[in-house]
Amino acid sequence: MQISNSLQDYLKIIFDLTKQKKFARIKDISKIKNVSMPSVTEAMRKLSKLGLIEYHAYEIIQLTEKGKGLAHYIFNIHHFLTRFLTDILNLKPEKAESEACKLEHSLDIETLERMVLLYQYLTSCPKVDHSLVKDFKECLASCERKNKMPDICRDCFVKTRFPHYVKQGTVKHVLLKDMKPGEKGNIVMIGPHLEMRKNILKKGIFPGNEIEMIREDREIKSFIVNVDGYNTSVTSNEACIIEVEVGSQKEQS
Amino acid sequence: MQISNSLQDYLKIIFDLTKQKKFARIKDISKIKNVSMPSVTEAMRKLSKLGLIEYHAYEIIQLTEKGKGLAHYIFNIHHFLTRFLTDILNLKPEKAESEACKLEHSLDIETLERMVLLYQYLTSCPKVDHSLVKDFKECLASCERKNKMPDICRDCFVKTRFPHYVKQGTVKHVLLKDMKPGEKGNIVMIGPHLEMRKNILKKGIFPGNEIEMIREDREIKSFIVNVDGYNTSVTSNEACIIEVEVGSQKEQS
DNA sequence: TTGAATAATTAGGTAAGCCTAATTAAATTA
DNA sequence: TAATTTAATTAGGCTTACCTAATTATTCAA
Repeated sequence: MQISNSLQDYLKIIFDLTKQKKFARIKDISKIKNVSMPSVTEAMRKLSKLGLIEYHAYEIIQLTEKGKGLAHYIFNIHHFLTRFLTDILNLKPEKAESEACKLEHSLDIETLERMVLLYQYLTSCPKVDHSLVKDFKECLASCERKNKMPDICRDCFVKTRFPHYVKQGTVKHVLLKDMKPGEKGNIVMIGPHLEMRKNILKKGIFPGNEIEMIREDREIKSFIVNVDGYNTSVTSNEACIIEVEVGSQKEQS
Repeated sequence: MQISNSLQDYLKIIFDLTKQKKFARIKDISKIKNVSMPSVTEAMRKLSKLGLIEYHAYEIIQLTEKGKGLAHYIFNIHHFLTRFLTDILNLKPEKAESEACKLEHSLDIETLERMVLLYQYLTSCPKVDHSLVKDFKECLASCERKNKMPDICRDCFVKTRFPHYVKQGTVKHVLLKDMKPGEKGNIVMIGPHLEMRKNILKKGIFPGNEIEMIREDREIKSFIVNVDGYNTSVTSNEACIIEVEVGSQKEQS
C-alpha cells in the first residue's frame, strides 16, 4: 500500500492516540500535527476511503484492522529510527524524534534492514568491543559539553598529526594546514570539535571529497581551497582539524 | 537559504551538468529529472528569481556564485551519504545513489555531523578494530550471496541459542520459538538471514519492541504474538531467528 | 431543556509541482 | 536562405495539502 507521507503521519498519530485513549478526535490530531481542523477532516476522508480508518462525520475515529497493521509498521519504523539516532548517534530524544519523523518516509526497506543490522552489530554482537559504541557516544557527548576536542578522541586524532605517518607505502596523511599550494588529496577525517565540524560541513567539505590547496590568505587568516572543483575558504583553525590523504598516484600540478 | 526539495534537486542537476559540459539546457535537465520541459522552465524561473542561476528565455543556464555555493553543499551531502550507504551499509552503488537522494533533503546538519563522525570512527579511528567494518560488510554480502545465515555471523548468533545465557543477573536471552504463552520481553536481535529479516521487519517487528507470546498455531506453522499492543503472526522459521531479552522486572501474566 | 461553549464541517482559496497540447524561437541542413 | 527539425515557452489543468471564515452539530451546564 502506497500512501503519501502526510497520510502516513496522520495514521501514525491516530495509532498513538488510540493506544492511549482508545479513540482519536479531530481536535487532538489537529493539535499534534499542528494543522487546522478542516485539514484533518479532509485527510480523514481520504484515509476512510482507503479503508484504513472507520470514520463518519462528527464521530470518533478508529483504525480498521488494515489501518492498524499499516500504522503499526510505520510506528515501529519510527520507533527504531529514534532508537538508532539516540543510541548510536546520541542525539537528544526530542531531536531524534523529529529527525526520525523525516527519515521514516524516505528509507527503503533494504536500507532499513541494514541499519537494523548495523544497530544490532554495534550494540549486541559479541565480537564487537563493547567499549566501541560507548567511546563513540562519550566522544559525541564530550564534544557537546566542552565544545572542544574531547580527550577520548584526541588519541585518534593525534596519530594523524605526524605529517609523515605512512599508511600503505606511498600514501601519507597530512593536515590541511600543512599542505603546499597546488597539493591535492582526499579528505579522510574532520576532527571532532563540534562547532568547527558543523561549520566545515556547512561549507560543503566532507570526508571523501577531493581537496586542493590554492593558497594561504594571511589577511583573513584563511586558506583558499578547491573542493571538487569549487573554491571556498577555510579558517586557519579549521585547517588544523582537516586530515587529508595525499597519495603519490595523484599528480601534483 | 531555505529552498524546496524539488528546487534543490534541480540545482544539484545543474551543478552536475555544468561540471561536465560547462552549461545546462532545459532538455537535459528534463531528461535527468524525468519531468516535462515546461516543468523545468517553471523551476528555472524560480531559481532565477532566487538569484541562484543566470537564466533568460531560450538561453543556456548557468549557476551564479551564490547558486554554486549552495549546489556544492547539496551535492557534497549527497556524495557523503552515498559513501556512507555503500561503505558502511554496503548498498549497491545505484541503490545507494537513489537512497541518498531521498535522505539528503531530510537530514538536519546535526544528524549529518554525527553520521560523518560515525563514518570516520568506523573507517579511520585507530581504536576501532579494522576487522569490524570488514566483518560487518562481509556479513551483509554473505547474506545476499547465499541468502542464508552467513558463517561469520553464526558465531554471534549461536551465543544466544543457549536458552539460559545470562547477561546481567536476572536478564536472560531466549529465542522467540522457545517462549511460553504469556511470556513477555524485548526484542534485542533479529538474525541475519536476509529474506527472513526483511519479512520480519515488514510485519513491524524491530529490535527494541516489546513482544508477548500469545500462542502457537500449529495449523499454519506460526506463532501468534503481540508486538507493542498489536497482534501479528510469525512463522516457525522466523521465530528461530528472533532473540528476546526476558527480564525479571517484567511481570509475566 | 435550553443556551453557551466546544467541536466539526462547508465553502472557497492558495501554493507547489507536476502534466498535455499548442505555439513560437532557434538551429540545422539542403 | 528557406524549409525542416529541434528546443523552449505559453496556456490551461490537475492533485496534494494546506489555509481562513462561516456555518452547523454536539455537548455541557445552569
